Order: sequence, then C-alpha cells, then structure tokens
Amino acid sequence: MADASHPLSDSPSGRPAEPCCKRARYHHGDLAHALLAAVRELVERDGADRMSVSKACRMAGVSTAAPYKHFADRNDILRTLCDHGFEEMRETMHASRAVTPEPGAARIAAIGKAYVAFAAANPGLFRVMFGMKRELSDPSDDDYGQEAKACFQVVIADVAEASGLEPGTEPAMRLAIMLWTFVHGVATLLIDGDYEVTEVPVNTDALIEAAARGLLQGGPPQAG
Amino acid sequence: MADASHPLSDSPSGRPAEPCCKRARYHHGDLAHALLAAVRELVERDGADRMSVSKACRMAGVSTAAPYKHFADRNDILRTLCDHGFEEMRETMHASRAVTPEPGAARIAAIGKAYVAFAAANPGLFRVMFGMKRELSDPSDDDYGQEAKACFQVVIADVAEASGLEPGTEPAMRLAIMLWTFVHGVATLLIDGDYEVTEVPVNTDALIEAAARGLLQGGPPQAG
DNA sequence: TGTACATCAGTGAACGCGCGTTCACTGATGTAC
DNA sequence: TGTACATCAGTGAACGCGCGTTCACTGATGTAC
Repeated sequence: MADASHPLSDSPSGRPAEPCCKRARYHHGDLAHALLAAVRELVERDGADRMSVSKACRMAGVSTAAPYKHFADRNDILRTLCDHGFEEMRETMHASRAVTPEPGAARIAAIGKAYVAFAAANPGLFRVMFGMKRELSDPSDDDYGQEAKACFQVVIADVAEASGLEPGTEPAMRLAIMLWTFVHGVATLLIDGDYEVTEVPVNTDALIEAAARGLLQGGPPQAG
Repeated sequence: MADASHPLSDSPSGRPAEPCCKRARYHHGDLAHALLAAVRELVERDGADRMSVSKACRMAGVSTAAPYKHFADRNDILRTLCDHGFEEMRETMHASRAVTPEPGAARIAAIGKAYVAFAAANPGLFRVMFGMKRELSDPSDDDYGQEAKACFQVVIADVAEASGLEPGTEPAMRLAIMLWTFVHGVATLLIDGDYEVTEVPVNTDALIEAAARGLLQGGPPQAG
C-alpha cells in the first residue's frame, strides 16, 4: 500500500486539469494535490488532530471514499504533507543561506531566521513535522524521516566553517545541534504564544543573532 | 461556571475517602482529584487530543455525566491539569535551584535541567502546558496563565545575578528569555524524538551546560 | 479513422464507533430542631 | 438521642454529531486493432 512511491512525487501530472476544481467532472485530474492543499489548509486552521479527511474531501469537492485511491489512510496523507513541508523548509533555508555569502555567525543566524520564519508562516504544518514523528512513523516505510535529515544537513557545514571546527567531526555536529536547539525553541515558543507570559516584547531576530554569536564563541558541548 | 475557584485548589477534602476508588459508593468522595489523575494518565498515554472525558470516567468508575458536577467542560479539566502542572514544575525548578547555592552558570544550568527533566517525565502534560495555551485560554478566566508566569519568575533573578546585569531590568529579562528559549528547545526536541535525526548521541545535560556558559557570556540580545 | 475494450479514478451509501453534553432522577449525607 | 429535611454528588439513558474506512458500482479515458 504505502511502499510504492506516491503518484505525485514531483509530477503535477495535470494533463487536462483546468485551473483547479472547476465543476464536478467525473475525473478530478489532480486529486492527490488538491487533497494535500485542502489538508494543509485544515492543518493550519484547526490543527492536525482536528483535521479530518471528510472535511478535506468536502473542500476538494469529492466523495469521502476518493482519497483512498491515492493514499493508504489518513496518516499516509499527513506523512506526505510532512515530506513536502521538509522539502519546502530546506529550500527556504538554502535560499537564505545563499543571500549571506560570508560564513560566520551572521550566516548561521540567517538560516535560523529562515527556520523560524517557516514555522511562523506554517505553524500547523511545523507542529506536524516536528511533533508527530512518533505517531506518523510507519514500520513499512523506513524512508520516512529522510527529508528531515536532509533539512538538518543544510546547517552542518556552515557551523563548522563559522566555528573553525573540523567539518564532519562530532564536535562540529554537537555545536550544530546546539544552534538547532535554540532556533527550534524560538520557533516553538513563538507559534505557541508562550512568549506572551514574559510581558516584555520579544525580538526573535535579535534573539537568534545573540545566540548565534554566544553559542559559536562558547564552543561545542561535551560528548554524550 | 468557571469563574469560581475550583473545589480542589489545595484541599484533598477527603473526609471519608478511603484509600481511593474502592467499591462503587454513591458518593465518590474525591472525584475531582480522581478524574484529574485519570486525565493525566490518559494525556500521557494518548496525548491531550485523544484524551476523552468518557475514558477518564471509566477509569474513575463513574458515569459520564459526573464530571460536569465539578468542571464546566472538557477544556476546564485540561486547564486545571495545566495549573497543577505549572505548580509542580515550579516546585521542581525551585528545588533544583536550592541544591546549587552559588549563583552562576552552573545554577542556571541546574534549573534548566530540572525544566527538561520535568518535560521528559511528563511529555504529554508538558505539551498541553506549553502547546495548547491558545485553545484552552478562556476569556471568562483571565487568571489562566498566572501559574506559567510564576514559573518563569523562578529563573529571572538568578540570571541577573549570574550575568552581572541589573536585576529587574529589560536586558536581564531578555537574557533570561534567551536561556528559557534554549532549554525549551531541548525539552521539545527531546520529547518529540527529533534528536534522532542527528545520528549522533545527544547529551542534553552537556548541551544545557554549554549553552548556559555561552549565552551568559555572550550577553543579552538587542531590544525588541 | 472508427470501434471494442481494459483500466482505474471517481461515486454514494453504509458500517460501527466513540465522543461531549444534557436531562430528570435518586439516594447518601450533614444539620436544625 | 431521634427525626425531618435540604443539599447536591452521583446515575443512566439519551441526544445529535462527525469520524475513518469499506463496498459494489459507474463512467470517462487512452490504447490496440
């Protein structure tokens, strides 16, 4: 069921397609993508747990049985959404990296800001991506999670370069983990509204810049 | 409904009570507490979204209508659980602070480790506490969130002391926010299993110690 | 070019389920006399 | 000490709801001849 690659990997496959969901033709043309778009909207509006396949079907204008021609089950839809999310996030991070060509704390901070910006723009998706790994992971699909790993790789070489540590070594890795931890904390506290308890305005850009400087200078943590 | 303080604020109120849930007596004796215990167990087992009032009633051995004699609705139960959680967390942090009497990075790290330890021991509860603020907050109960604020206060004076900044000033506050952000990142990535993508063992204690040193030395971020 | 056919993305009705909450009620309890 | 009574924490049945998934089916499409 879930072992074959999904039909929508890259191909929009929109042979006839028309703009999108015009009138109820018998064959939708691009249901898998339309469904994912609806699910994504619902995940943002209601959260992943209150997202329902039925609602997504209503939005896409198809019967509630239609999705099962494209996805094994509800979790399969969310897994696919996550993969797309990680891909999108990686692209965003990669782009922000490119506009700050000099290696160093500023470049690390720029990537971190892209991470947080992605979370702020897609809080629901971000929560599924990082918060539902355990629920969604499927023993019959050991590829799931590869997209997340690729995302983490974006920052590793830059951290080594910025810190003067040997690239690919454990210390460089541990330092990268520390920086990731910080920006993930920013993203999480921001989208959950938890910074409101501080009663002080929180400038996340300044937070990231100061942390990048401090953590890079402080050096890597001890081994595990 | 929700404006009066709950009957179980501190009083176990167990006048007759017996050990706990022995046989079906008509009056349970301490249903509010029993219900909260069941809900907490379910929140840990299934997550807050899959926790159901019905299941909690089954566990407490009462009818599904009984909870509404003690709580306004499902959210009111979760709010009360959160308040207890924040209180418990504050106590844990306060205790860890006491065993590290000298101010400085080590003390800040100790409080941070207590924060993470609480999250690791109560991942479900932790997620409700920090992740469902928006869903749970109730316009008719503007006190909700006070417990969270009290929790944050534990660390503020210590950060000022450890960094040499003037206590109560904005810079000290911003530095405290930065340290909080880091430990929250650790807690979140840890309980969500996200550190697994690194393929390197992650020592959270070492992470926290290195971050406390680096961030304290790096100084506060710019104003927002 | 025209036709027969296989394919398979859709339909729509149904399934069994568990949920949050309300309702009129019941009966154990503590208190006033 | 004994009794009448008010209180209110419980009951159990019912409500309307929306869910994920399956089933036999239908009909649009592209292809082989």
